[in-house]
Amino acid sequence: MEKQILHIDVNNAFLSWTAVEMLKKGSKIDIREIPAIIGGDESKRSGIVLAKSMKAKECGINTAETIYQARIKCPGLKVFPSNYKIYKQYSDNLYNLLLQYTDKIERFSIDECFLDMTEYLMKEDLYNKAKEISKRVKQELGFTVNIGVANNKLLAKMASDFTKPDKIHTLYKEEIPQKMWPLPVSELFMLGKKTVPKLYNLQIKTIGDLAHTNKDFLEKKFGKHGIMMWEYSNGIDNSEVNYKEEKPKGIGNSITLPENITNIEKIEEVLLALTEQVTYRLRKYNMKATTVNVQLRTNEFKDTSHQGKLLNQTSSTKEIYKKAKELLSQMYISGIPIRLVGLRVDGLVEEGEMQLSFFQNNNEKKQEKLDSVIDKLKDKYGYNSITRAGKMNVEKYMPEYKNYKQN
DNA sequence: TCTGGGGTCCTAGGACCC
DNA sequence: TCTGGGGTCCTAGGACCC
Repeated sequence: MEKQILHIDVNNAFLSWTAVEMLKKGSKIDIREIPAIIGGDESKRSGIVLAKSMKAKECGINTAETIYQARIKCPGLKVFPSNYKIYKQYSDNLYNLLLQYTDKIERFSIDECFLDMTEYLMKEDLYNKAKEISKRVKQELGFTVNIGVANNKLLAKMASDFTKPDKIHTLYKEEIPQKMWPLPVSELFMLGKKTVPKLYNLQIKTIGDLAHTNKDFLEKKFGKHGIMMWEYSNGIDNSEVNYKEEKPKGIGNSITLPENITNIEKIEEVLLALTEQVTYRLRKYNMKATTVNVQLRTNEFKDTSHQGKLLNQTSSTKEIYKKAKELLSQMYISGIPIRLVGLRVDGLVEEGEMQLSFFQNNNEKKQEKLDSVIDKLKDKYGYNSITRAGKMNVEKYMPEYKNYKQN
C-alpha cells in the first residue's frame, strides 16, 4: 500500500522563532522583514551564521559561514544571539499542534517533522490537510512552514525544500521528471560538498543525470552511497516514519575554547567539565556507556580522536573521566595549540538490559550514589550549581548546559 | 572579531582467531 | 617452509544531516 507522508519544515526556524518571541515581548520590528541573522558568539570564536532572514539571503549570506563574511556581504546586517530554550519551546508547540493530526510523527530535527498519514487519509484529502496545518501554524503559533506532500519520506523532504517560504508542494512519482530531475545534483538529500564535485567530473550535473546513470557503475564508484544516491534520484525510499521515541546511540559534548590551550592539565580540566555534562545526560536516559571517545581540534583545524572500551559499562563520572584522561595522554602531543575539546560516549545500553557484572564492588556503588546525589542537586538548583571541574573557573569555558535535545 | 555543536552511518585497515 | 583466507572485533577518520 502506498504511504501518505507529510514533511513539515519551519521556515528559517531560529530566526522566525526569535522574531515571534521578540514581537511577543513588545518589539516594534519583525526581524524577518530586515537583513538579519541568528549568529554564534564571535568573542567565543563561534561566530557563524545559524539562520538568516530572506533579506539576508538576498545579500548572498549562507548558513554556517562566518558572521565576519556575512557583514562584508551585507553592511548594516543585524545579528541576534541564539536561545535554545526558546527554540525547544517553539518546537514543542509545533509538535503538539501536529499531534492533533496523527501520533505517527518523527521529529527529524528541532525544526522538521515527518508525518505518516497513511491510515487516516485518502490521497485527495492529504493536500487539504497540509493546507489546514499550514494555516493553523501561522495563525496559532505565528510562524510559517513549508510542507512537502508525497508517498515517501525522501520525496516529501525534497518537496518541502522547493520554493519558500510558506509553501506546500507535492512530489508524486509522476511529478519526479518535471519537478526534481532538472535540479542540480547538489540539491539531492545526502549529496554534500565532497560528492558533488566528483559527480560533476563524471558529467552528472542534475538529479535527472544521476537518475539515468547506470546503478552498477555508481556502486563501483561510491559503494553503498552510490546505490543510495541512484535510488534517491529515482525517488525510491522505503524507510518508515520512525515515530517511536528513540534512545540515543551515543552522547557527546564539545567546546570551542575562547583561546587555544597548549597545556595538558588545562585540557584535562575542560575534559572533566565535559565528562560531567555528558554523564549527567547519560544518567538522565538511564543508560550506561561501553566506549569513550576524546576529540581534539588544533588551531589549524586538524581533528584527531581516540576511543577506547571501558572494562565495565558505566555512567560514572569518575570512571569515564579516568578513561578520557588515558585517551588524552595517548593522543596529545605536548605544545600543540588546541582549539576544541570534545568527549562522547558510545555503545549505550539501557540500565535494565545491562550485563550484570560480578565485579561491581562497594566503591562503584559509592560512586553511583555520589553521582546521583550531584544530579539531584543540579536538578534542583541548576546545572552549574555544583561542579567538580577544575580549580580554575571552567564555567568561563563551559556554556550553560543546554537540555533542548532531551525529549 | 574567520571557520558551532549535536548527531548517525560508513569504510579501511589492523589484530586476532581458526 | 615463498607469503591462505574467512570471519569478527576494534579504531580512526570522514561524509553527511540539521
